[in-house]
Amino acid sequence: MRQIRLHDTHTGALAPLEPRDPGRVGIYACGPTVYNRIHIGNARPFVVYSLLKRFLEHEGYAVTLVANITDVNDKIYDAARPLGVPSQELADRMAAHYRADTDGLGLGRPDHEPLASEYVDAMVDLIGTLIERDAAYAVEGDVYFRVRSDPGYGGLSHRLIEDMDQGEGGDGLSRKEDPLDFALWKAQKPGEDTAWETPWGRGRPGWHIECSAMAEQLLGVGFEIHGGGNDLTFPHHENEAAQTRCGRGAELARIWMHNGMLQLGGEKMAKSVGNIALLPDVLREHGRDAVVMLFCGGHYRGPLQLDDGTLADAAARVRRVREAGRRLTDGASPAWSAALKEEFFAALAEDFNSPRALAAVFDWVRAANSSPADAAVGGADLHEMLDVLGLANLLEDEAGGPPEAVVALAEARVAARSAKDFAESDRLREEIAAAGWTVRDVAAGYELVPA
RNA sequence: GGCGACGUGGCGGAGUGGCUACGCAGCGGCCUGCAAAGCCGUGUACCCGAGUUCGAAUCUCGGCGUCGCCUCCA
Repeated sequence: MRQIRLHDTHTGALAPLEPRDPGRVGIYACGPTVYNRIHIGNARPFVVYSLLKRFLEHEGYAVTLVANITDVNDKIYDAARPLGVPSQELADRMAAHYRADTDGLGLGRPDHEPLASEYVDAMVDLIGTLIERDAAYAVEGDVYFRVRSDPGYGGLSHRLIEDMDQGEGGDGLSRKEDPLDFALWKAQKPGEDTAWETPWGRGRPGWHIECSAMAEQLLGVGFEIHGGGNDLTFPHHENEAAQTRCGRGAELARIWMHNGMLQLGGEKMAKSVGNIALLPDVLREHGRDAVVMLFCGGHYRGPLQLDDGTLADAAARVRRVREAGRRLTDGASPAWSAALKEEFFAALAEDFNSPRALAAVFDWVRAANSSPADAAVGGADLHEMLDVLGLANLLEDEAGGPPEAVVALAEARVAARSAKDFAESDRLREEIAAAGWTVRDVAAGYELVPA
């Protein structure tokens, strides 16, 4: 098995992937809080971890990908209230949108998509243990995590407790022993319509404990990869790590991966900046191929420019691959392919360097295009590479050939050309174009491709 | 202010102490009746300053700039 290395936020270095159980890899990727439609920025982790799973499977691992859906959260209450609908109803509706929108990416579903509301028992259990171990305390129906009880706290995000801004504010401040402490459980407040009974009162879970509990339930403590956007490193992942460390006496995950933010106009895409683009809108305008190609074009850890220009670039790359695919035959690839295929997978093995892998794809395309016209080039290797990136469909024939009428026009054009009636030939080409097709003159006669 | 990341050719975006990233766009050529697609060629790219080195865009230090996070708020 090829050695795979991934960047671990905790150590700040590349770490070899060494599964807890040989041959098996668990990935937990923090998903969205469903209080509105997701924007294209939210799609990046979905794509990154879906593709990482494909790569690991290609390398022979049995992979379980868990991407949670946070459906109990302050933001949901805040969004539901003005709409006059129960918060759970809003969450359900937005979760359905989320599934439909991400389905549009054509990358399948994660193996598990747990809803926080369905794992409250596990959260209550973990909180109970934390209280028993003096890592947490209940106050007036709230439960807080005692940050200073965890010597490892701050390690993931490389922050010193002493450096942390002793921020004011927060209505829980007066009940906390220490301003650093964060909520594991929150007593139900007026206007909050979802709550569960617990030994310390009626209420609902804090955000961080949700992920600790769901990840543990589905993957067990000490699984391989925990991922999410780099804006979640602190406090969310720091707190998640602390909860499991103190409650279970073991690290939740071996490697903490963080993907970079999408940039729109040089800034993080966020509602507060007013620069959001909804995922379904982008998919409709540019197509899922372009979106996936764009995401693959930048390293997952870095920021990535997303705008009409970069999407158009990505669409052009898609066309180039698809164009090359038209000339390929089924079956094994030529000898020259092996080295490029190796480059491709080696790039992914080294911190999932998809842009470098993509460079190998385009080198492959150029080699194939350069092959003598009479030499059939088998597309098997290219298909294998693109499949890992979720782009194998580029090699498949577009649905449906040209309509009869267009074929007739093309035939008429052949006749016109052989009669050297180029005016008529050009007129027919325009007519074909108006019908949505491009006619090309090739050695064998002509070729019709969708415009 | 603190912590972290980053500043690469027109644009996007990799990478390495000395050797072509890749793609898009542009320019020249081949092919074509003309195109399209493809192929070939082409751009004195690495924020600024100093240092280390035979040699740095790649290492070190300083500066400037950008981005993310800074605790119930992705």
